[in-house]
Amino acid sequence: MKNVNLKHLAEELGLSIATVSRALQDSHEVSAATKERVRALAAELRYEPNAYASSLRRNQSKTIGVVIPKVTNHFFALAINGIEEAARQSGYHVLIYLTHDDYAREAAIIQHLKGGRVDGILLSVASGTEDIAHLESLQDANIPLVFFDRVRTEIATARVTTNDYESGYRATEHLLEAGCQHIAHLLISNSLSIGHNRHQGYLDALAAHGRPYDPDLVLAGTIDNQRNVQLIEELLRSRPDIDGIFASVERLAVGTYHACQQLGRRIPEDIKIVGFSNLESVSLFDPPLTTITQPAHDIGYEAARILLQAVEKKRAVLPSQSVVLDSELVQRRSTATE
Amino acid sequence: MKNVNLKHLAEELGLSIATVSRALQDSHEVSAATKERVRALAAELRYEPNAYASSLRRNQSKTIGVVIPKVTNHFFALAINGIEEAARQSGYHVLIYLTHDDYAREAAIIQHLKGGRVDGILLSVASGTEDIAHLESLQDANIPLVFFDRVRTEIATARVTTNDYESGYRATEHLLEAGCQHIAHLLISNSLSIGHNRHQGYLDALAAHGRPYDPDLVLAGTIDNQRNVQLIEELLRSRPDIDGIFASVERLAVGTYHACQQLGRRIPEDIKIVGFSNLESVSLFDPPLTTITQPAHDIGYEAARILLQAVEKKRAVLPSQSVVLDSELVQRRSTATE
DNA sequence: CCGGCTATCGGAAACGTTTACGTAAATAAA
DNA sequence: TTTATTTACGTAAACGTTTCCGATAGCCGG
Repeated sequence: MKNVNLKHLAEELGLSIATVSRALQDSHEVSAATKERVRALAAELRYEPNAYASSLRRNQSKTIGVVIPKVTNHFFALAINGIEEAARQSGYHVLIYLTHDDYAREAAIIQHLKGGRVDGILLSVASGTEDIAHLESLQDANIPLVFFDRVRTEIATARVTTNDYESGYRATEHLLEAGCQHIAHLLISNSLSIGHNRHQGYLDALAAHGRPYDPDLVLAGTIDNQRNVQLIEELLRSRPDIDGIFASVERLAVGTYHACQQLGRRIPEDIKIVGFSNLESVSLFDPPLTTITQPAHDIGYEAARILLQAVEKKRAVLPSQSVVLDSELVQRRSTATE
Repeated sequence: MKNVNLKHLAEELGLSIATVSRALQDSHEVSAATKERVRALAAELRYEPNAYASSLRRNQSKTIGVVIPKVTNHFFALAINGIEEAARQSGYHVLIYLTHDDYAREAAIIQHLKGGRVDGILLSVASGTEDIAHLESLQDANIPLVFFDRVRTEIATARVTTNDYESGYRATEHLLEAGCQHIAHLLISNSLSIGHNRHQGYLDALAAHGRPYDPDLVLAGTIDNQRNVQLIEELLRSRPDIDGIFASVERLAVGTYHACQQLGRRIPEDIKIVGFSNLESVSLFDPPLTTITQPAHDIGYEAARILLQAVEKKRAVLPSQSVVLDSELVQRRSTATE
């Protein structure tokens, strides 16, 4: 069975292609009776408009591109959930691209998307990204861009994040209040906005409580989780005075648990831990992990909503703005005081 | 800066559109010198072909659609990873659609995709899906379909799954060997292939070890996780003789942990648990969870590869075949014997 | 010198829509 | 009555590619 198209319907109905097209779009230029006839036949033959012909003609694809480092990070999985929800509500489709935190891949993806395959882009930048020329050129191509979670403030556009600074501050303060004297901070690339902001919160919380800042207690993680556990073990061994750890990303919190298991450190008696995480099952950890939990779904939903608004209004470059959704500190046993 | 297209390049170079197009496709019909000139200008002007014009003309979109129940299930996140990898290697794009286990949504998505937006579809069917007419009609629309994980054998096409039956058998046997006398099975919809197969493994393992089958020990979970925990609690309360639980899906394993916490049942002393799960962090659970771990990434990768092969060869309907990748039982403390 | 071949290019149709424009009839305004 | 205006439809151009036909020129064998 060949695809049924407008020409098909038009011939069958004795109408012109134009009229059929208009009827299906509920145009006021076609009589109610004709509309009904057209709709009936379209339904009967299961007519589906060719998305590409439509996109080509209208110069819009009803599709947004989502470019993220990885989908196995639960934060991004939840965010995609929110994005898909917003997109579906507006009748948009979602293309997914993974950068695997590789700059070259991110640049290639963005470059390709300038071909017009998407009407807008949601991006969480790769940790390896330094140069942002590929992002700047999006403005020229008339493709709106909205950052979420991992942003670059050099580009003037909308950004949706959580309150990274305050969360870093709160996490550190929480450890201080629990009696920790030497608090380490495990983070990913400091060039990343989230790493930087959370770290600043860590620093300011220490200062506010009159604690010295010790650069040796800051560890930048790698892509490789195995390696991270090694690095954490080394850190804990070389600095046995560490009694608190703020892991600003989920895998580093998990890595810390493993390292502590290896070294026989007890949580929370010897070391207290608070980590960013969106896994529901952290409450089943041994011990349950105190977390900074991000509103991941809402971040995705909100970012998509802002992008879609811009797309619908054909505003290629949207005003520089920051939308901040608050994370929540959920206290569990990994930071219990007794 | 307006979009640069073939016409632009052609005018600038004093060539025809046809020649420029052919040059960029490395056709043998254009001289090496001209190819070089064209490529140089294209690179300089950052020419990106319009994907929609190309798709319309060639009648292929270089895009595959992935239709899954949810992305927050870690299995699917890993599978997407594999799918994206295979797609990228072949120069394909990935559209994601979530059904949220809702039949109506699945049907609507499939119907829409028949418009030609994708060259092929990877599907893991929703638990609510009974009727499969929408899937059968895909064959008419010339769109190849490959199932992964949650399959429907009524449709003759390729299926990529894990060895659900054997895994159910192994899990149950493992509990029996650990000394469990009354083993409950928690599953999702029995109409689903995976639920059915895993359950059959459970039944056969019981029979093979001369244990009676007690229907009261089988619990079908719901979409709502809160409710599931309630149901599990009720089950454990009404049948205090239960000393082993086989959870054939991750959330039910997690739900069981929560229920046991509520009821003060000790794992593994009072109840031993084995569950399907792909979370790396189950090793941090209290106690670490014995799991059946699926090769989720490989399942996605393999399914995508099979689909892409069919797409490239323009084989709309592919031969009925089952590819089975083995899961692995990873023994941890939740089924320890002492 | 002629016919056939190859190499290299251009013209134009086609993919299926959308839409600017035109037109005929019907209706309203004068 | 005549003249606008509205209603309902058709014609055809356009979106940017790809590709089917040529067409021209050069070359070679006969």
